[in-house]
Amino acid sequence: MDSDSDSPGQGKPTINDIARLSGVSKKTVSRVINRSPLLNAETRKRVDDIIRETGYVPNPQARALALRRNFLIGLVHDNPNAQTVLGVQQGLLSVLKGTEYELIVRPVDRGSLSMVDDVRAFLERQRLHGIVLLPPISENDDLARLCDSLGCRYVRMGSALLDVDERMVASNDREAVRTAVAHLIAAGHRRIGLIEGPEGFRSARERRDGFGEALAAAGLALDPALVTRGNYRFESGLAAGRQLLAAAPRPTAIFASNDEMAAGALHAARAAGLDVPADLSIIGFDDTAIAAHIWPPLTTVRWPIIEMAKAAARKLLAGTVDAQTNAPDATLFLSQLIERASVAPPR
Amino acid sequence: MDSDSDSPGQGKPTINDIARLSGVSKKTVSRVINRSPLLNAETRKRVDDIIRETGYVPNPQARALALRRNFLIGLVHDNPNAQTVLGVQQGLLSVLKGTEYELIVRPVDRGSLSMVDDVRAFLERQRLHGIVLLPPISENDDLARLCDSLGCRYVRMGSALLDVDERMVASNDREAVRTAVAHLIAAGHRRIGLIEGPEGFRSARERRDGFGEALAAAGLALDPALVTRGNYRFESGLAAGRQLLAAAPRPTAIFASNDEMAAGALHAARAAGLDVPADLSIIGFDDTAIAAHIWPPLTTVRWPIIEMAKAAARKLLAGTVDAQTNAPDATLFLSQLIERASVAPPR
DNA sequence: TTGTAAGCGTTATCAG
DNA sequence: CTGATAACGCTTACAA
Repeated sequence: MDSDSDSPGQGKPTINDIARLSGVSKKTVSRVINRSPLLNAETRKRVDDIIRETGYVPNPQARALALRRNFLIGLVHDNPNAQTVLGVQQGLLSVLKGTEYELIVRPVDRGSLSMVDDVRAFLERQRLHGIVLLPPISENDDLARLCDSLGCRYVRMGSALLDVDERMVASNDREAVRTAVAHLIAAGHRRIGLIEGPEGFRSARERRDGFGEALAAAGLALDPALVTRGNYRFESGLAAGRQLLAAAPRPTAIFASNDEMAAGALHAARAAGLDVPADLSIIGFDDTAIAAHIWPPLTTVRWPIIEMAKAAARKLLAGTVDAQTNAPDATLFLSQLIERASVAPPR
Repeated sequence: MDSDSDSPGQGKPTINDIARLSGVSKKTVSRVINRSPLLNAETRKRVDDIIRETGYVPNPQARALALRRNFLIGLVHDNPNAQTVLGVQQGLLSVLKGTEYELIVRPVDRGSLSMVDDVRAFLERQRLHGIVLLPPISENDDLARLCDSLGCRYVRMGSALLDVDERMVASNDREAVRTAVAHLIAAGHRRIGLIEGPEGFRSARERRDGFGEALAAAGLALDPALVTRGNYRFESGLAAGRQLLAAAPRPTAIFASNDEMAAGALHAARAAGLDVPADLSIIGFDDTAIAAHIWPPLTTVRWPIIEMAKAAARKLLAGTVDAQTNAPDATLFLSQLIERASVAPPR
């Protein structure tokens, strides 16, 4: 008995039902589904109509098996900032919505020696259509090569151009920080503390470099006593803030490499009885939710995270039936300073 | 030519390779993979050894097709609180890690009339192993019935017992709020404002009821002028805070139904030149990141969101090869008051 | 431009 | 307890 001669009407329609109903072979139906160019317009219409009537939807599992490729987009990351991850998810999902692709989330441990192997196992098993890599692991070239060798598309998000346009979405952190710190200098600050991001993060380096460039441009020396390092988390910002405020003379302003650490520094200031911004100006980076929600509202640098994630998703979908446009997406995205209430002239 | 006689050694090993190498049929290998109880121990060991040697991993796509069921857990939600969603993801992923299951994230629009149909289409297409439903849509019984009719397992997370144990993970919001507000009363507050959550949220109702019960238990009347409603977002908390502070006489304390709104109320107080907690005490709910990061650190109610998500994931995995234990997971989780610095006696 | 046959890698059925 | 054979629903050769 032929496996294709299933009785119709029960359960969801399959490609066989459509083929029978429209009087063509299932391969032809397959061609319609996949927008094959070599198809008689009439045939296509006939099949398309039946598909619409029946509400037929191709079975993704069967397609995945035959194509050796799943209709899934992976978000693989080891990002310490929850808000960032969430923003990226939001952007990706907004593009994936309405397509046949779904989002699968895969955190990894960048500290682990087996990280690359873990990702390899994941990719080999799931055969995703493509993945989005978040910083800091997006900076790992081994991972990019791995994807390549496995035939898995990828887009890296990062704070510098690390790859070709089709595989990269970047922000200009360095320039953005330069602007932010120049803003502090313009307000009259001369002793400005820096809370760096963790070692090994490209974004940390870019932001630190931007800080240095701004000082240099103003002819200011970088005082080593005013430079501390955090790990992008609140607690580290708190510790770094305490340390900076212990310097003599005290800095009149602090640039923290992300908002969470800025919030930590703000806590340190409050705990020390200091008023922000009267006694201490603070600028953060990211413009995550917390920036606007703490008091005083934090002046910070906003990078268009959701837009960047959307671009990443579109790049992954480029060339597929679900591509929403033919125009290539931007690769470099500009950040901007969001002025709120945490900056004032030094007294 | 038999499709099973592929030449070995190229590409990833398949079930056929394992069958050939261990001298059994592929069905037997399948039985080993699926922990079939009716298997000769020797046979099993032999096959298991080969599997380990070759590093064979069953192909999820093929399994999905044959089983008509994917090895995926879905997180379907329309939750307005980013931190909550993230916490849930974290909990789910920590349980899924090391299993053969992956997490797929699916936001839906609870306002849309087609919401249930959208979820139906999603479930029919993806054939997930199971899904986790977050509030407020977890309160929707139609959705639960839908899952049932589609043979998709589910676990609902919520603030009240809405389903049987195997399908429910709940917190005791009402009691927790009662405790929190009693704490305010014990500190000497008599005029306490309430910022309710949005209509239609069970959690909003539970928390409001807990508030009312605490007042009643202390013999205090509920002044309608001291009750406002927000939508669980910061801005709504800001507006609600302004409104409450305009009441005469002013409340000396506010309970906000979540942290974001509490942060908004805090902003309103600062903007009005009030000191927190000296002039106004505030308690929030959730203990999301912002609670500890704003100034003053917010006294709030912590519900064990990550633990609850873990329990949800384990309930979904119960009975599978990946079940990590036989003991059933708890259904009701207790919240606790986290005392920080936003509460003081009224002056 | 369309159809036929043979997979994709697994599990279910049912007989031994 | 084990194995042959037929699905699962789709796509890729290769013909026609």
